[in-house]
Amino acid sequence: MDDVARAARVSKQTVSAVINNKSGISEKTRIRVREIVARLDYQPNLLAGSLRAQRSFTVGVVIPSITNPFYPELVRGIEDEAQRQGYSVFLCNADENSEKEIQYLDLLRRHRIAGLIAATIRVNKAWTEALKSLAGQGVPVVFVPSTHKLGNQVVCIMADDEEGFIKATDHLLDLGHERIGMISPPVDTKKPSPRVTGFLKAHALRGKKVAPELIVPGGWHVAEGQEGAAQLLQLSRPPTAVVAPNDMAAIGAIIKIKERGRRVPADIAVVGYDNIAIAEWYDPALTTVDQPHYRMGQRAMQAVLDRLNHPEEPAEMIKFETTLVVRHSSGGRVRSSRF
Amino acid sequence: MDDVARAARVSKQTVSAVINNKSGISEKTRIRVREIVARLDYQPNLLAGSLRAQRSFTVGVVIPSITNPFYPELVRGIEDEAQRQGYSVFLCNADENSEKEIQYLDLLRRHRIAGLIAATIRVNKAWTEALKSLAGQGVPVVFVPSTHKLGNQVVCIMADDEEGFIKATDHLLDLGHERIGMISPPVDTKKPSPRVTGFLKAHALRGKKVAPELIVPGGWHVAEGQEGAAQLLQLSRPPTAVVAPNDMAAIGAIIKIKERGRRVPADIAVVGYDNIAIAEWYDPALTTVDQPHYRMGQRAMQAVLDRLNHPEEPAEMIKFETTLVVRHSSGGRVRSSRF
DNA sequence: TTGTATGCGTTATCAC
DNA sequence: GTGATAACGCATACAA
Repeated sequence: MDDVARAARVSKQTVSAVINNKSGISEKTRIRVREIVARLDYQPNLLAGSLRAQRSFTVGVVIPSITNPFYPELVRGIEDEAQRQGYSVFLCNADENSEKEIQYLDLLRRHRIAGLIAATIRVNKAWTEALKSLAGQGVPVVFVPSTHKLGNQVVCIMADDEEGFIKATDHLLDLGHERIGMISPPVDTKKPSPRVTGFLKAHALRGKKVAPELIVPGGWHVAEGQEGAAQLLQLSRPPTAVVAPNDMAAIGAIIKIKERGRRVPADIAVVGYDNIAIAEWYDPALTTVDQPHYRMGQRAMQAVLDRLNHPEEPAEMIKFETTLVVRHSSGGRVRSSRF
Repeated sequence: MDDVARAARVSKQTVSAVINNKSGISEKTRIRVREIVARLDYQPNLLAGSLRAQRSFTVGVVIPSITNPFYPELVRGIEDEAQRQGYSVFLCNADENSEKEIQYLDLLRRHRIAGLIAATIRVNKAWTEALKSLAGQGVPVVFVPSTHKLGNQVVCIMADDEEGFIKATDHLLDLGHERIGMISPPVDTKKPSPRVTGFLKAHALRGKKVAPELIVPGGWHVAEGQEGAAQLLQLSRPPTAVVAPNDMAAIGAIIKIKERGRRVPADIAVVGYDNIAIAEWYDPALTTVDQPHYRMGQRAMQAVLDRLNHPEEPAEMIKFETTLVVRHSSGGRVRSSRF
């Protein structure tokens, strides 16, 4: 900066003012300084700036997996909104490792980020505490996609999963299925997942009961979808339709069903959740429930800024609607035929 | 830090020494300080530390797309290696936008990162200059996956694409295909892609010529695979096999071929490139050429540290071998039958 | 083994 | 409008 100031025959403070578009600098000086900055290819040191100004324009984002396509799509929403607002994103991939999540949370804190958007594979004590602690220090914290509320300092953004699974299950019930299996999310010792309660509720609303053997343990990955489907297929009376906890698991289920010589959807219908990109391209194309990832990401970033500007207001909880997307894997009516 | 020092009844410098594991502190003091640090939940300010020490333990990574699964798998290799070495990763997704790439390059520079690992959709002047400029300033820069050499200050890491496409094409020739179509990568005005030259070389090595209409323009996305396949299918003599520039495009090709009522691989065989995760799960499972993403990522991070420790040595060029992975889409012999 | 002073590259608060 | 000066939180050299 000194070099620039000297070359432009002004003081450091003037250079700083020009760079930060402050008022009180003559147009002539402004232009000259900008010219020198460009010529010398001067890049201001953000570390020094943030240190002095006691604020940064970087928000931290922690996601559990960069490999599950759900998160990249969320991140795009965050990034686009961040850029629009002049912020940049420090993205951290915890690789489905709770320890790494905490490490990254600490790292971001040491980086004095302006705000945090965090997702997790498993809500545990350490993670909850870390988030609340940050929020308590006045750093805007957003939990997305949230499974539940987290005090009144942490903004929670979630899709209405229960409603989403009611839609998915209703779709299959409407198609006449009587025995529908469900592969559940990873079993949480605490309360039941809204994905499972949605599945049950859809049945209950029609006065139907779900045989307990029709709900099998699963997870978010293809392999767990395969295992879940295998378990459902070896029932004495296998279901004629399967609801998966997400699209990855749905793909696993389809693989296993085909492997066992059954057809999808002719013999067994499958419905996923999330509507990741590959859902449209898979064969059969996945019937699924769209979670508005991109918009959720955008909203998360907006929430960070909202809290930055209004730190006193209690953190809100934002719930997004989901949409059933009927394609081929459910055998339902489809909007456009492909194969 | 002052708070900690006061609570531990020592000076700031002692606290600093304890945190950075410097020698010259009594075990007793060390333990006491650590205790206070934990109790006060003190997180050192990395901005201040890096500013003072004139070096940081953060490396920047710029990728063109977070949605194309190839990059996430590369990033995992980078991250794992970084963590092992005590570094953290500032990940930036340029979203296939050349302008954003430059913006992120500048941002990382302002952040005074310890090193840079960059990928790009399109090598253009601005990008090349930005990389060289950074490298010229002594910042370790790694270009991965590289399309070509970039001066002797920038480390280049690449898979042997030409060799890879020879393998893919050989595989189809071995299966007896006489007319093989190729969907090319995005057409670069400069030199031809090694992916195309590999395709041609495989033919030439057997004394075969490729009819010009068999090479159609394409790109990295599903949609471009669909378009490419459509163009090949409407030839008066369509090919019996198709080589795609990557797995995403291969999936697009398969979708289009099925849409036109042909079967894969019975009527038309398809081979992809990259071996992204979905290749294994798609139906038909993709025959493809494995690029060792993870290892390439690891190596990239190692290269950053190598250059950090030996700035004088000229930047190396590292080429990785590829592996043909035979699955179902090519109709070749397969290792394990699934459906 | 510990304390004190200086400076890293900025921004902010003053006078001029 | 502009120029000096302090301070941000830490690491380092040096003195004690």
